[in-house]
This record gives sequence, C-alpha cells and structure tokens, in this order.
Amino acid sequence: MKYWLMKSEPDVYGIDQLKADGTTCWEGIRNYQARNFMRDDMAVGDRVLFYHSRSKPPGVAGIAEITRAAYPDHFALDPDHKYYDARSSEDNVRWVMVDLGWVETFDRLVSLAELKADDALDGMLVIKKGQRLSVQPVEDRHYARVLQMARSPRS
DNA sequence: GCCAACGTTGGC
DNA sequence: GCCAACGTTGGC
Repeated sequence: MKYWLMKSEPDVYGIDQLKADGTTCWEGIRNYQARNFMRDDMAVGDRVLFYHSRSKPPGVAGIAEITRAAYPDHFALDPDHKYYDARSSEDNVRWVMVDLGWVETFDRLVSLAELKADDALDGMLVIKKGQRLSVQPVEDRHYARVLQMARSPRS
C-alpha cells in the first residue's frame, strides 16, 4: 500500500463534505505530474492525507482512501464544464480521476506550521516552499508521523 | 487580496 | 528547442 497527500480547498470540497458523501470522484486534476501519479501509481486501498489548502490555517484534516483506480475524467469532454479540455476527445481523454472514500476526520487539524516545525518530517514534499502539486506521494514514515501528531495534543 | 513560485503555451 | 508571456496555486 502506498501513501499520498491530496489537497483541496475546504471552501470548495472539505473533509466534512467527503464524510457526508462517503465517496467522491476526484475530478479536475489538470497537472501532468499529478495525473501520472494517479494513473500509474495509485491503487485501491492506498491511504491519503486529506489536506486543506488556502484555509486558516492550512493543514492535514484527516484520512481518505482510494476506492477506485484511475479512469478517464469525462468532465474534460463537456464543453460547458469548468474542467473542459479542448484537446481531449472520446478516444483520447488526457486526464484521469480516482475515487476517494472517507476514512477518518482528525480530532484536530495538523497545521502546515506544525508539519514544518517537526524534525521527523524533514524532506516531506508539502512543506517545501513553492510546492504546488496537489497530488503527492508521502513516505511511510512521514505518514505514520502525521497520524501520531494528529492523535496527540498540540505540543 | 497580494504576489512568489511554478507549470504550460505558443511564437519564433 | 528556447524562453517570454500568461495562468494558476496556495501561503501569508
């Protein structure tokens, strides 16, 4: 099983919404690196740190899991949809999506500031300056450490 | 809301 | 294939 971090703006789609929905399709990824991770490396059962971006504060809000592996993002074919991509066609959709299922909402948000301050998370992608990738791989030990932080009081 | 950092596009 | 212009992301 692999571990990931996926970003979402809670104003748009937060972990509470995922919990309410149970599962959702993760459409609208329009970055090749993120797409390639989803298409080539994600598998059903992989665990995801669900990260709230552009919020106060930003941070990891909980856990999701991959419930369906990559399949074509058909929203790319709909001219009226915000995720329409004119370069995609029925037999060649350039973008993929996966399905996410809710697993857990942390009792407390583990903020970006905390992630940055924790020595055990050195090298984690999300804390790197200018890192905009909305789908990122997470090392096993980093994933375990974030869970540990979520389950202990803020120090 | 600002703007630095980054990815993509397209003219040449 | 270079790179300037542009659009987007996301912390602050």
